[in-house]
Amino acid sequence: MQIDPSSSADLSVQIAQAIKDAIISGELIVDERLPSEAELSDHFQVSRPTVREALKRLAAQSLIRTQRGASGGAFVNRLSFEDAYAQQVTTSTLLLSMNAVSFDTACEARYALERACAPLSAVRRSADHLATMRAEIFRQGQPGLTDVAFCASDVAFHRALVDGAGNPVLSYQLAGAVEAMQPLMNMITFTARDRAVITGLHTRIADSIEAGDGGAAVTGLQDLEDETRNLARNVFAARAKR
Amino acid sequence: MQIDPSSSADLSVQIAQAIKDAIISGELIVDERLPSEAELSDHFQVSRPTVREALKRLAAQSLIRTQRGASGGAFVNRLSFEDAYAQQVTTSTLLLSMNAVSFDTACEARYALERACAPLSAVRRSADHLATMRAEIFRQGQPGLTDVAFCASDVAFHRALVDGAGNPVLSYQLAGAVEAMQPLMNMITFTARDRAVITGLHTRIADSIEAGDGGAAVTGLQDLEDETRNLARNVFAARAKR
DNA sequence: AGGCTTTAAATGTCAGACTTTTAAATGTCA
DNA sequence: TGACATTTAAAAGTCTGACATTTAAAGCCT
Repeated sequence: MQIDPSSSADLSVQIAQAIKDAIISGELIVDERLPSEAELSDHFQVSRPTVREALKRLAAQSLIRTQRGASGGAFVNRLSFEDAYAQQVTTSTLLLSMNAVSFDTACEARYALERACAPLSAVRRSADHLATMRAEIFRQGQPGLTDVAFCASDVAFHRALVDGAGNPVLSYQLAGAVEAMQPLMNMITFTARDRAVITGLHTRIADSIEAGDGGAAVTGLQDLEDETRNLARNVFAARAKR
Repeated sequence: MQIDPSSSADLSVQIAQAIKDAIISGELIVDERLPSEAELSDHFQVSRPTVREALKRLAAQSLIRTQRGASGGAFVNRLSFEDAYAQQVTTSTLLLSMNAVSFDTACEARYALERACAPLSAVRRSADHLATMRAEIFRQGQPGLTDVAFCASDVAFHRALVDGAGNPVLSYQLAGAVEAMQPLMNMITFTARDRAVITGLHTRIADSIEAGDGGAAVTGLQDLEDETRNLARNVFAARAKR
């Protein structure tokens, strides 16, 4: 672990990078304890606050965790799927909101990715995944449900569909695409008729998954995408006229 | 922007969260300048180093950027697709390496997602994307290419395929899946025959994309996935026997 | 042996000073 | 008047040294 004294970059950036490289290269392994802040400041010939800033940068990325007290310190963190999932959702949400990504673009991406999961989910889904899908469909039919709650249930339904594929990497990758859409979806107001159509498509998809028919699930998702985009188009058109 | 004095969490974590919330909620908008470190430390009633640690946490997530000098300070950063892309690749790479994700799992996820892009790419790809794919195929046929270079070219080929879909959200989401596979792919040694088979499949896929035949591209990708997984299985089996 | 107390190591926080960078204000000269 | 050089001040970056808090382990007592 070395830094380049001739570099013009901030010291805390350089130190963070050096430690990060050490982790990626395997020089530091999971759960290994890093040298104490005092030792690091000595090693890199910088002050402790500078080292601390570097460590905070890494902590923000869940690359390390810190523990206080005797035999405490900074430890290389095993990046869990949950951590990665959370980061993915935050990043995707900000990306969509800050770059004025159109509803169509986000929607297209989301459904394209979901269709990739459907065939796997049709073969592998557990009874539990299917039960979750059915339960969310039931909830979506309840009267008095707010639009926000309807969207949340929609996300839960699709989450179960994706998780049914039994591939944690896929689930993680899809997290952003599905959850980041929620703020966009929340801009839509659903009439009772809209909800009935969507719930009907959800039922069709769930039936296909239950029957192990991936192809049918894919076409169901395609129809759902068309329906969703139509809905959004109408809502936005009506809003623009007003 | 307020913090809870009764909370037991580290102050720098609380402050970072408060600012992050302000950004997500839109209270702070893109390119807006945050108060100076001195003002923030005054506002939150903490010392400047503590404020700085909070800011470094946010900078590590590309939520803010800092500028030195007069009229400098911390500014809300527009999270670009490039930033998000880079974060995505790092996270995915670490996730795969730290959690001992099997080659099969990662490979399945990657190709499932790529197949989702193929139909869109067949319709929308520009001449430029197609040219890149052809160029990478040519490179892959060059004798004397190292395995690492071959893998890098493979990634570039698939990157062009994905980008051809013309959906930046999709490209961003796929970045992790495709690039994070590279370290795993690098563990494989490719015989001349292996390379010929892969390059042949690449050609088939490029032809399908050029012809606008998404279905053929999907089956091409399916065959490529099968081929890749076979290859990996053999390599790992041979290695285990040794 | 078991539980309590002490201790020391480590992170968390603070205060204040100094350095470096940078843009804007100011001044100077043609 | 305008272009260029100089000064100035604001802000982040860095350093030093100190104190507070947490926590595990060592030591002690019963």
